[in-house]
Amino acid sequence: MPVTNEEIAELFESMATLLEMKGDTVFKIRAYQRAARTISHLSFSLEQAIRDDVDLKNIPGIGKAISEKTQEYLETGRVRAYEELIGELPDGVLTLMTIPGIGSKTAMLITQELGISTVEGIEKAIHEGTLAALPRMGQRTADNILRHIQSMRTKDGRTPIGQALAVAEATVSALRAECPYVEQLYPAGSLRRWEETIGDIDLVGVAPEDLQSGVGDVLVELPSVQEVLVHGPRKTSVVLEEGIQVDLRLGDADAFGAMLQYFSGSQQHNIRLREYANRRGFSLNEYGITNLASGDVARLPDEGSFYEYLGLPYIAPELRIGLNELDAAQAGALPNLVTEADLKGDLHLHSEWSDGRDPIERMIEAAVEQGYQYMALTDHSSGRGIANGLSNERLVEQMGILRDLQSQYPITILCGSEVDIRADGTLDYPDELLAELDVVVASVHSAMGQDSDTMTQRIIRAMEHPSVTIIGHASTRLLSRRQPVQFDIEALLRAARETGTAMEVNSAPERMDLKDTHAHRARELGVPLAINTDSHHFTSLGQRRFGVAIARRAWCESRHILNTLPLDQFLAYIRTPKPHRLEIFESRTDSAATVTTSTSFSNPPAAP
DNA sequence: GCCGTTTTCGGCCCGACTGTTTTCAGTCG
Repeated sequence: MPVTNEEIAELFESMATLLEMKGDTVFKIRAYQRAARTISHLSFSLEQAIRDDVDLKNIPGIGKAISEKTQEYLETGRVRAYEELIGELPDGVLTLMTIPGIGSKTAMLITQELGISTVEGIEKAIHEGTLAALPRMGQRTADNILRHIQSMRTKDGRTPIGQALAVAEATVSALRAECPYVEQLYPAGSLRRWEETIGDIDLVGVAPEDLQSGVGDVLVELPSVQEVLVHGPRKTSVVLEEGIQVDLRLGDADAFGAMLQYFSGSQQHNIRLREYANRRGFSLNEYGITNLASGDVARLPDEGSFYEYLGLPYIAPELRIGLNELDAAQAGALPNLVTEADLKGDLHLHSEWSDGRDPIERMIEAAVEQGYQYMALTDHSSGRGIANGLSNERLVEQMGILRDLQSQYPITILCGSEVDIRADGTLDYPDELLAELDVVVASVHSAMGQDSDTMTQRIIRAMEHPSVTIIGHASTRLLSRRQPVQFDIEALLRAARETGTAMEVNSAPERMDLKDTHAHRARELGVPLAINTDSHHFTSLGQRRFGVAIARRAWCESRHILNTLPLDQFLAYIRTPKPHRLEIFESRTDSAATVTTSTSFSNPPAAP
């Protein structure tokens, strides 16, 4: 089994926790945490990098010690230092740390004084009163821990962004209705950075100083609130019925830039930014930028002026990982990120002919409403019996209808199909039929349990087909519902490049597929990315914002995206045989090919 | 443990809130 970056990141995250237990220096703990978070955001696999003789010490935050431990883990499957730490500490400390409200000190106290190593053991100790009797504990603390344990059981982990965004927007509307004096109210945090899953919803807003705490008072009274975690003058945290935590902060209009920046994170980005600021004689917090020499505080109304004050260009929230975006910003090398407005077409749409819910005409109208120059209708192929896939005859009939409809609409209608990649890598229509289509999206919908080698070869075989334009939602994952299929992403992307096949960034918020790190690698390898919505309903075309967010997190500019090509060049692309069509993609002559300087300095972004 | 446009040694981000405390430790983000 290949070793994933996530696995290595978890190891170092655990090491940080164990060092914290041991009472080791916070800087060492932070070094492991930083390394773990960096590793989880890398676009390439560490295992592959070691095979390619890459020096891991070139990765920011990874030095000699962590590089050696990574190699040790890849070679032997274990890390001695980790095992020694585990051996030194009481059983169960890592388990107890997963309970909110229990940190390293409390976990150590509980395991040492009470010999408890399980969540169930803690519950028992709370009911028996032994937990509350510990030093610096008490009945209220014990009750809070019990509540946290109960809410852990009703909700597991993070919320997919689509769901979290809907909850955030509903909460913002409810607060606005009750507090008309709130001027700006935005989701910050991981939602604003468009991470695929959201830990909790951070809301940041502007209100007159004497009314700021009142917004928190309104929040705790909302009917959707299940539990109040924190309710102070500046900060309020609640848990909603959905099990999602909402943190609310209000600030002054003239210092809103600092507040929005502070609560947009990521934590690693902010740590790096504050280190950068310290080296230049400034200290940062949510209220402004303090000049350490004079003590003067600059209050900055928006993020653009905040970064500018530090001598940096605006760094888009999607880039604030804490990896290398600060270096790029200082070097003037930040990408001019792709935007929704750059998209010229949608290449993956379904109608009621297969498993969509709307007539073809409604889907065409929706594409026109997006301002597109072209669209491809891509209903399912015949193998998708469950999705009412089109037989050969129905596909021919549909093509005829689409050509007849063309004259009625101010958009180029392309004949397409989302054709099944069968278990052996063959496609679900005969070659002659596929050759008649303008756009073929080839996707896996079955036999998802194949081993990595089989699945990789299966998809590569589909890429080698001359008619396949795009590989659709390659991993087939459904966030928090279905795990991705196993494949070698590096091999897939290299094959995509060699065959001249584009990879889809599927915008459906439950898919977000490719994911950001894979899209990042695709861009690095020169693989065209197609941002599609896979809409099964006319209202879903707006979900492109999720796909655009993935592309932005992957540092994509307009020129990296296939469906930002203007119509004439897109037609030339699909009419040129693979793999030579890549030459058209790379020599594009539209304005997207020339990098313009970002002007998005002053305006606060639209939510999130 | 990592790192350098003052440094290869001596630094390392910052504040809110809670609960248990008579002044603050622990946790979180």
